[in-house]
Amino acid sequence: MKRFAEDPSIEAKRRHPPPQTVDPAIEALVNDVIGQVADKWTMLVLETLEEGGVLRFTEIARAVGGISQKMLTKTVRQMERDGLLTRTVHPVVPPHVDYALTELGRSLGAAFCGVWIWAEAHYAEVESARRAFREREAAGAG
Amino acid sequence: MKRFAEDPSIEAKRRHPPPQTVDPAIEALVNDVIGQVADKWTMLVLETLEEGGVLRFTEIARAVGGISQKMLTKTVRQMERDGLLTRTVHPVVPPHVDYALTELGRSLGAAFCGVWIWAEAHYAEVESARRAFREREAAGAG
DNA sequence: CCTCACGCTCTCCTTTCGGTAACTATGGAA
DNA sequence: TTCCATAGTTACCGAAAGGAGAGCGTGAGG
Repeated sequence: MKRFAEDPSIEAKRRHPPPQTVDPAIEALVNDVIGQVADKWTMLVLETLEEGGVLRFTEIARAVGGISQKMLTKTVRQMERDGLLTRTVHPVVPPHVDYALTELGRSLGAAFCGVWIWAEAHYAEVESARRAFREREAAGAG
Repeated sequence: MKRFAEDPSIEAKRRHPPPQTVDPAIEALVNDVIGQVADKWTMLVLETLEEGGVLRFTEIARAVGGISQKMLTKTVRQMERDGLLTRTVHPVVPPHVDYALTELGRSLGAAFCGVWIWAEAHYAEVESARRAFREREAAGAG
């Protein structure tokens, strides 16, 4: 691997010391958790369960919209693994499985709340920024 | 496509009406923005710039850790396009480019703050949930 | 002359994402 | 008997993510 962080010479010639407030090992773990949790489908399922309460597989699918069975299965399995939700199988026929957020999942939902609010408040700005960028690009190319 | 949301019969047999508080078109746009912005590298770069101020390419790379040049280039370009940061090229040799968050970027950083705090507070819980899940899996298989 | 620095870009490669379709089990309905 | 419903699993496929490593341009330092 030729990653930047692995070149000690760069580290050595920092002119100002890095403001290390947290343990780098902890930070790596946090970054890892962020990476796993900052997933589109995870966020969408999380929000769906937050506002829908206990839901079945197809109910989540319908509410999220545009997700395939495969990805929904994978997403809820991962969330179950991470302790964000519980999966309850009722041994009846036809199968009945329902999903509910755990306390951990609800707390993550609350944490993501700010991002939802941001997105609702600023999506128009993002779109206009993209238009402006495209125009600058076109002007630069032409 | 065989997505759940496209089957009207499922829609028809909902026993309780969906609590439609927002325009579905707006919601789709918001989901789109969420999808673009809820990216691992975007979040990491955002946090780096938030606490580092104006930084150069390699400084971001070093601070983020584990990102390849390719992905960093792509991530900052996308963030520039979305109006989250500004990219300033100084025409000197060797090249000098620096990156700074815009107001929009800072506001997104603030919104993500809750997620960072959550991750720092709960990463241990996530890890223990994973261990427990693996054990349950192993017990189920054995 | 050679080398290094920086911020890329490019190619090559593997892994993951994600969709489609077919299949599973099973009790009840037609 | 055949079909249906649910919650998947599996196989197959193309697209995209993402890493490795090389190269580029050019001025300063050796």
